Amino acid sequence: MACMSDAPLRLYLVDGSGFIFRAFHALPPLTRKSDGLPIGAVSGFCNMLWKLLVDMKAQPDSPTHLAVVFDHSEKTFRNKIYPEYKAHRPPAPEDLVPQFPLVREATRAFGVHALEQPGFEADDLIAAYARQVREAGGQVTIISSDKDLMQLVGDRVTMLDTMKNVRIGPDQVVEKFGVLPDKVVEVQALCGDPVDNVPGAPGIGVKTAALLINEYGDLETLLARAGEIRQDKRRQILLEFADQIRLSRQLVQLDDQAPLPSALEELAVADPDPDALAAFLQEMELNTLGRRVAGAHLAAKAQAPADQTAAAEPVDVAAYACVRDLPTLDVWIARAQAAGVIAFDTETDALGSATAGLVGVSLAVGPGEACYIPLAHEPEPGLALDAPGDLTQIPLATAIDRLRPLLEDPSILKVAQNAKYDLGVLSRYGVQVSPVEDTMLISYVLEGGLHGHGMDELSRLHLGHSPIPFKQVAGTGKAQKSFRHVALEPATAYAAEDADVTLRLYRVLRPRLRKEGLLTVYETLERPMPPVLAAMENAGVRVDPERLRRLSNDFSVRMGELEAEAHRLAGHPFNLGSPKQVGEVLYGQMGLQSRRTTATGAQGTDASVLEELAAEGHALPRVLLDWRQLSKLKGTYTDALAAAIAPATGRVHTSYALASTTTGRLSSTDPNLQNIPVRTEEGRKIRQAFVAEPGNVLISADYSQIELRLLAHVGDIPQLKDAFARGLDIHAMTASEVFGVPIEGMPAEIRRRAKAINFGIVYGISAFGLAAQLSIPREEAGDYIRTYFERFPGIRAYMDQAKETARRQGYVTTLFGRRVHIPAVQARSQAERAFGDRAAINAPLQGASADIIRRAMIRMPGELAAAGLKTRMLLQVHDELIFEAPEAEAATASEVIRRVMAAAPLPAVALSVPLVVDVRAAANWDDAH
DNA sequence: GCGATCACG
DNA sequence: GACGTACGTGATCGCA
Repeated sequence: MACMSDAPLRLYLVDGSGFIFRAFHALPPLTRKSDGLPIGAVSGFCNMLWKLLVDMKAQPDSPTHLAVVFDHSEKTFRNKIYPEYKAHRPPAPEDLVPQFPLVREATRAFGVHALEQPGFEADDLIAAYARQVREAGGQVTIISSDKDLMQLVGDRVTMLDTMKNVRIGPDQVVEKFGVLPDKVVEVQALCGDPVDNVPGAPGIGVKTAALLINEYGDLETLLARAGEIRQDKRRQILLEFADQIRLSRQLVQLDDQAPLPSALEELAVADPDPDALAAFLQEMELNTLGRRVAGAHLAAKAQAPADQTAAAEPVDVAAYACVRDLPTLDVWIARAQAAGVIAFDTETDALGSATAGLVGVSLAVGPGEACYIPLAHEPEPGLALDAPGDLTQIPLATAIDRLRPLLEDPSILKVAQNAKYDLGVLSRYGVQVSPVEDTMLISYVLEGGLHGHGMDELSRLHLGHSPIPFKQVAGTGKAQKSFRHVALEPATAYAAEDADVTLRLYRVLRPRLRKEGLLTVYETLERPMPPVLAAMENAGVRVDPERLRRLSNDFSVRMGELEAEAHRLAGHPFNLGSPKQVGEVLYGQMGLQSRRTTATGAQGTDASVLEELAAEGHALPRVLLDWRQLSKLKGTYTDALAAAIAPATGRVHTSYALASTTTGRLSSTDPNLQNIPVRTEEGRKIRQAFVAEPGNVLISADYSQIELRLLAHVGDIPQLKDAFARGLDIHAMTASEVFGVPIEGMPAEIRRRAKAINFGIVYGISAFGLAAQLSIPREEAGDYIRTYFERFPGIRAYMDQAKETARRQGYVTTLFGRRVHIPAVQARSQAERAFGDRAAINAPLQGASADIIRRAMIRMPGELAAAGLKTRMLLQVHDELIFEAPEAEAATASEVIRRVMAAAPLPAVALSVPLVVDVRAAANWDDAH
């Protein structure tokens, strides 16, 4: 990063020797594991330097220049004038000697200059650089606590003791030497320094020296007037040792004329080369620091502002064209054809692509070269009279016909941000856009888990540019208007900018896929998804509104009864939907003991708490539980689902998010069809409202225990693999191993516990979590886990390896190469790191499962069509796919589906366990599941 | 806008 | 053995 020429110069000089000796003496004798090389000082040095670099950056006045200064091993000029100087010092400890060159190497690895000069001490170099910066009007900070450097302190020079975190200015110097910095040398000359073997005047210490200097002003005056001193001994010493004192002065006086090994400009602060630094730390086997450094690098990369080349030309929204006639459109289409790679975006009048109407299309053919083609803008109702404006546009059908050849041209690449949306809209207008790339998905592959992948965020991150917010053109809240009613000028700025930014993002991000070894992941797991999901969303699923309405009524009536009962038990009315009021009734009024507090400290009233209270024989908690269940079902499902039926199709069209999870799973919104109730009898009634069209059936196909099977494969656990190969009941098998109970005639409770353990393993088990799940004491849960690890030692190894990988790289990888970044593993707090550890254990399993079902989904439409079937894929629920099939082809379709799903990992990965797929067909989802 | 709660895999 | 605790989601409600 360039530094402004007129910016003030701020130089940090690190006393390297000080760092080394502090590190060496502060740490136990650490050695490199692989060969026993002593590295305690290197380790401490690196940690201190890293901390300094981090702290430094955080400061408002962070330095512009930085260097670490070392003593050179040769004798210095001081030895020439006084051979005994530092002569009494024992040689450096044996295990420190080999570390001196390593420390210099470490300094360079951190991107910092290591300075030394034959014939001079580090302190002289520091003095010389300090002088130069001082004279240039800059500021110097010396990172050291060495008193010999205190003579340099002044207006523009301070010292900083990073270990004790104290600044040393003139006041601190006076405290130490009794004089201001400019007189320190004189005091030192008098009192000498046993550490460096500087003789000084025998019998005179700091106190007396300061007294004398303060009285006489300076050393020469003192020596000249020594005869006046009253105290006999003091007078005699000064007279007798005058030469020795002058010599001492020479020894302690730092040489600020020392030749500089590097010019000041070369010391400009620079970021280290991350690869070189990682290599050095790895070579030294300093893994903890390596992880910390790697984590910081990842974080910095994620926040890195603009790539200079991509952001080269600033975004100018006024320069975009608004295309309103055919000749102009044809010019843009010709430019697009010439470009070969374009970005495009669609504007619509609603959120869901499955129901939204097309309002306009924008194209970008180069950075800054973008246009908007309005197709269905209208005057805002009620405003037509006073602001008619000119809304001449190319008729929608005409424009589509012109654009179709371009959008379907196999030789022209169309880039979109969240392509699924645009493909979904355009396919309803008869355009099958291809080939397509998606900047959102490229970002997801590169940096999933580090940040979101929406266009605004990516633009800020990679282009350093904040696009016009949608709210700015369409308004916000109740006043928000359809894009259809946005005037052409702001619409052009907003829409064309999106295409422009998308193209720029593509140029920045796409090359990284190959460089970072993620091209295959993108091409096989991401890029094919948008058309598949767009088709599923457009298909929607039939939901029986009449059935939902009856359910809703039923729930309402029963909720009313429960509410009345609750009010009677409480003795007064209260809002059952308010956890606060529920808490007041239970814990305040009725005097029950709360057993858990929520994150904010409130007394918890969640289902597990109410269950415990109910089990103690209290009546109200049970009523609350029943009411809550119905309230949830009615509020979140029956009423909301009925409202979500699109009038145009009579079906419910969810929206799948491709880049919202950390693991590669999809998520479903508006409405969420991935959390339709199934666990309770009442809940399943909602599932029964999901039905097939007359003459059709729903087919549900789900992977059986896919994550446990992946654990068996990835962790290479022989017993698990064997059990799956033989088609055994995996939970019963686990139970017999852990509890020593034969599988035959096993009590249901034992199997239930084993099942909970198996789930827990996949989540990165903890005794606390398992205890909560099973309502057993933590100690007992701990015993189960211990036994489990003893029976399946490979699992412990898998977990340790997952954690280690995450800490080292900042991410873990699935079987199919997907990277899941887990920044939490490198957080400050222990708790957060533990969180990251569990995520690191879970992510390869959940992620591989997500990869597998993606592979199946990508192949499915082609395989169904190839089998001559009309069966359509409608929904995905993580390990389950739901299809709608004409009754007559249900059996054939089921077999195609089973085959495609079971073989989905191939040919990329041959699992060492079979994938079992359960397939069922029925008139509604509940019966099919 | 956020926390609590609860629906799913 | 410390840390707070199961992994990953989204919708709704009450309440500031």
